[in-house]
Amino acid sequence: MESRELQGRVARLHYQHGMTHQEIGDLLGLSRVKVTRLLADARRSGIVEITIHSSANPFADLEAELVGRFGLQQVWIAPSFPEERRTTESVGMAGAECLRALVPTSGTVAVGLSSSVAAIAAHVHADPAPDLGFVPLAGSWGGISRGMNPHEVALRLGSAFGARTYHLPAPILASSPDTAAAFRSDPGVQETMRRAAEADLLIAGVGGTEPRAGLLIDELGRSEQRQLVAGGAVGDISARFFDDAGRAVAGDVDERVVGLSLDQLSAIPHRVAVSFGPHKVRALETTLRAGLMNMVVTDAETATALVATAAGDRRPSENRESQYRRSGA
Amino acid sequence: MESRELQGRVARLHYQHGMTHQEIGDLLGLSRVKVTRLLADARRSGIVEITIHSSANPFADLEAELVGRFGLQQVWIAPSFPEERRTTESVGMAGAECLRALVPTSGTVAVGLSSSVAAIAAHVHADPAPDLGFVPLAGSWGGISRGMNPHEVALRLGSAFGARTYHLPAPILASSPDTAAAFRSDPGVQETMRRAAEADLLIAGVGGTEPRAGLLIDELGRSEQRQLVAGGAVGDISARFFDDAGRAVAGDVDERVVGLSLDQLSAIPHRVAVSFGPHKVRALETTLRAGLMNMVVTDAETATALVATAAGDRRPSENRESQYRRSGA
DNA sequence: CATTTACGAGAACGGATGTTCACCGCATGG
DNA sequence: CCATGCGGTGAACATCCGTTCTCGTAAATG
Repeated sequence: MESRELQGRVARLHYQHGMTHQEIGDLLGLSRVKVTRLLADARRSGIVEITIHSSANPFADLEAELVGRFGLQQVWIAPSFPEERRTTESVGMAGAECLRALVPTSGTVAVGLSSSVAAIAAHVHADPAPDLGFVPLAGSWGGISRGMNPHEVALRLGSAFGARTYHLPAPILASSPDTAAAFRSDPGVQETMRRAAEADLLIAGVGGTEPRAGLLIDELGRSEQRQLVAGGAVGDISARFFDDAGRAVAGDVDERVVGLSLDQLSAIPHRVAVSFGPHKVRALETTLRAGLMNMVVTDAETATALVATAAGDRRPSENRESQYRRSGA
Repeated sequence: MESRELQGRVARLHYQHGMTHQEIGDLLGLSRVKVTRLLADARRSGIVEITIHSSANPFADLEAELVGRFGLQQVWIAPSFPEERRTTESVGMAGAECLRALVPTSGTVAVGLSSSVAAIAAHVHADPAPDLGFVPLAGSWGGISRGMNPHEVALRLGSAFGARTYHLPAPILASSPDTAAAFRSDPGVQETMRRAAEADLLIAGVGGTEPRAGLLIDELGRSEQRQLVAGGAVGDISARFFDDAGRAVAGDVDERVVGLSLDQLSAIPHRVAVSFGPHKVRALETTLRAGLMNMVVTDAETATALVATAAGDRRPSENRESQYRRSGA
């Protein structure tokens, strides 16, 4: 776009010389609102980059506590907001930071189903890494809501990193165990799943089994939900449901999934759970306690709740939640 | 200071996560004003760095025009403001950018008398360059107003660049020609002046001969001023006055100066004039036309005026000034 | 040609930010 | 012991900024 030039000029006048939007508008013959928009675009597109030369971390203490309680490798915590949308954005940023730290220049990253993981792509600003690949770790053709299926997420992350993306041409949940088996026997599917199983890094969401606790659970029918809960399911990672001990929940749903099994997932060395919200706490807690995942990206409230449940075993009455929940207006 | 940590945390919450000052205050138990101040400090101290990834330059056309009209090597232009203080800051920033581009990693930079040059130091953020040296090109003990004498300016620039600074232990203007000669015979003075004469880069202000047109002119007595003007003086560079053709103005004042001569100055390969304001236009114009300096840092209004005077020779009636003067409230 | 739709622009509003001012606690010195 | 001043604090005010809403234009469509 020809406005790149203009964005740069406006950005210099504002951020370097401290001119107000109005002043810049007067100087360049633009309306103030136009200048505001140019600046917003310049920030979004990365023309304006704000770097913080400090290792300070607002949630260092919480992160350390989570690492300690669950024996994790690393934890990223974003602030919580009253509006879920803002929290999603912040968790997405934290996830982008996590990827910046963990993603190698070559190798494979497996990507699981998650609305939170989907929020990451928008915040990635990385140099192209042509030797890197993103692989969905479960099928994509399911009825999952707009743009949130593993394939699309992998695609967006891949393009954000300038990396290759692989496709798993199958529904995440087939209509029957037989259909699922048929898909699994497809050479393309097998190839992608093998690639996913050999990934260095896994990044996925964690869903719960209560209504509205995940993308997947709401897609299932009543009877399927009942069956899962009866089997002890407390959550899922990319459609693989697990019980309170982190063991796979066998049954119809599990047989219909086209994607890596829990055992396969767990064999990936670096496994990041990206998830937040009160509905997710139980599933997340199980995931971490059982070692299904060994890193987390979440928000401060969820982190506090996780610490509280873990502390519950040892220090039942302590509740530090209020420290990280912002007071209302 | 221990608040570095806090500045970093606050900066992250604001610039990365988009939290409001109020929200950050609530979260960390600080007042909103305190957060505002922490952020301002973080920006000033360079913890927060805003980079603009664009070669766009708001005044590219004006700069090109000046380069062409006067045959200069390079020009830096800052925006003009109704308040002189803001313009000074902006010109200081432009000067810092100029130095970032021109200062070598080793060698010597000669520093002349100038309030504008003094404004540069605050905006320099450079890696330490221990093999670099800053040398005042004229004496420092004069009655020049607070902190604006060459030595102090060289000192501040030197510390901003993490470089060495040299001292010229003499007044910029001695009380008599004989005293000046005595100072010049001092070995320390000779050593520093020799070093200055061999500099790679010169950065200095340009003063005028009207009242309030420079730091120096107002320090001189009435009779001295009259004598200078009678000799045809239109401006000075670090106390060396020159006439309309750029030739040194001989006389009492010139003999009392302890510092490099105009010929010596002109032998330095890279010579940057830092100066702005309507009072300075004539002196600047002469400086550039005569080739005393071959680069300029100034503001948009002054630049426009310079272009207009140069254009006057060829295109008498054109006046583009309004294009760069901001409309009032 | 008339209608619809999409897009971009600026007016207006409400919240966010930066600055000024009065105050307070603490140190220094009479 | 009280004056004096200095560094730091939050309240209040004055801009400044971002968003929403409405309007007008232009392209696409019937």
